[in-house]
Amino acid sequence: MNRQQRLSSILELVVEKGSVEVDDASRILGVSAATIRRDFDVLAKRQLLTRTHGGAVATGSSLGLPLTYKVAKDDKVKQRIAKVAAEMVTRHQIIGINGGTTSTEVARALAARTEFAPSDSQEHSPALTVVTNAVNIAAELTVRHQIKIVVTGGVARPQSYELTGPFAEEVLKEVNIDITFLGVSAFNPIMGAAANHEDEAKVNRQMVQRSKKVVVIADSSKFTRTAFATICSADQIDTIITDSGTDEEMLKKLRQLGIEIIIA
Amino acid sequence: MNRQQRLSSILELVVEKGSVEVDDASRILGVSAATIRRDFDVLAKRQLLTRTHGGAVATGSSLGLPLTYKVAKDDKVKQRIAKVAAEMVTRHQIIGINGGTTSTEVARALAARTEFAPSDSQEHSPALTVVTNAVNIAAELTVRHQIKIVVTGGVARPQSYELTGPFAEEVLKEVNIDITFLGVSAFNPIMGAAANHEDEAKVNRQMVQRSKKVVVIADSSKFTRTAFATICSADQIDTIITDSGTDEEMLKKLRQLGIEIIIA
DNA sequence: AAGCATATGATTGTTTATGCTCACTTTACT
DNA sequence: AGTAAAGTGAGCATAAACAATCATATGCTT
Repeated sequence: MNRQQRLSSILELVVEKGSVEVDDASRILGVSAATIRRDFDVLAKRQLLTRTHGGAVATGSSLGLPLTYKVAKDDKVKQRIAKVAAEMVTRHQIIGINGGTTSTEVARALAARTEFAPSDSQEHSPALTVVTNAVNIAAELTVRHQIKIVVTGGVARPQSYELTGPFAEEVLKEVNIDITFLGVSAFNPIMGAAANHEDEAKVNRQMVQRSKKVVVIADSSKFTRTAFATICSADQIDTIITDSGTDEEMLKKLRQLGIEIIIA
Repeated sequence: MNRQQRLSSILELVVEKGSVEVDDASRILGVSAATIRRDFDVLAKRQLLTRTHGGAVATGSSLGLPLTYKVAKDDKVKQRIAKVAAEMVTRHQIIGINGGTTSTEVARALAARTEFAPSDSQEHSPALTVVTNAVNIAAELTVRHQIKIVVTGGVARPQSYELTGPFAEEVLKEVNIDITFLGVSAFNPIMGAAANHEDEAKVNRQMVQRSKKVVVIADSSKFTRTAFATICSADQIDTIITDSGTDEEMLKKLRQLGIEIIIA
């Protein structure tokens, strides 16, 4: 266990429980209290937590986006969600996909759909058209000949690989999408779907507007989180695909808004 | 086990487990700790992992891409050409890059320019702006925070990863490029620069027109080949970077056209 | 085949991370 | 308020990791 991992673990602890004691952290992580204090200090300096006597508490920024520290471990959950999403798609549809880890899994699941594989009879129209503003998704899918990839232009954001800005918006004005699979940073009935950055939110919003049907793909953690920039209100969402970890109360509220809920 | 394989293996380890110790990597790969440290350093410079004392941890960006994009193939000739090309670039310039293997090497060489690495002083303007219609290049460079990536929209072509079509052309109308590095399928004094597909040729042509200076990057085999679609005539090219395998007669003709020839 | 560039491993002095002690401060309890 | 207990920061010692350097080996170019 090196320092970075320890810092990451401390952040997880503090975000999950709201606060941590020096002693507890010391015991859990197997290092001396002095080391924990030093760790707290560096995280406090980065404003990722606030020191207290005997421990540390979470700050607003630590709840928002500890992306560098986050380890991708919900893979299984996301893959199941993605598989269900991919099964909603039928031949010749136009599919919109934005950026993010869940969206990337949907793209992979789409590519794995064997029905879309090239057939002997040389078809002229592609089996599927995917419109995306995520360059990593575009790069991955480009090798599949049976899928036509349309990329919005724009400026690439390092964290999410999403293209944003006026170029992306211009392109999106000119396309018509059957289903958009929308990955979000946070979702709840009041604020709707939200992303971490206003530029991303804007492009995603436009993708939603150009789409006949919008499917939000979100593991259960997204419903207890908040994010800076709203993409669209909850009533613009047709369907949500999530996992079984979501609170029943939340699901009820969402259903009351007329949203179809699918548990993957 | 050569270096490239080792770098690739290290990335696999770090992506799978989230972090690796120098000692473990040294034992697993059967090389000295000094070598592992050097390997970590080059991967850290590419921002594919983050160094820690005693090891390295995965960065957010190392999680997204399949390994084939991360591990550079070993084409010595193209790499030398690319290195010379990258050295023509100065800070804050706007660089255009089209698709293809040579172009991809130029992008990698640009990313390796240490002068562009992020400095302590938080600069607001990016060290470099890269405009490209190749999604693989965009995906690779997106992780480098010091480079601003502008992607033309368009439809992706499987063979070259290039985006083509009206969306790409609309975006290119609105940008101004200092230097375009133009990878070609074939080049000679009579037909000029040529690509394998008319759509690619059209987009590349537009990139040339939006650019103050155009540098063709072409290994010597390109001068004895032909290709279907012309991008532009030879007199629109300012400079050609090639290897020493090119026929003297050909070089003479090119120089007569006022083209600067650089042998990498 | 000679020569040059690159890759690797070993060595050495330097830096960093960690745990421990101790003098001091904050908190909690009577 | 006064006192005990817990927490803290500073300094110090140790072991691990590191960067720099050099020597050797490997491989590519001419």
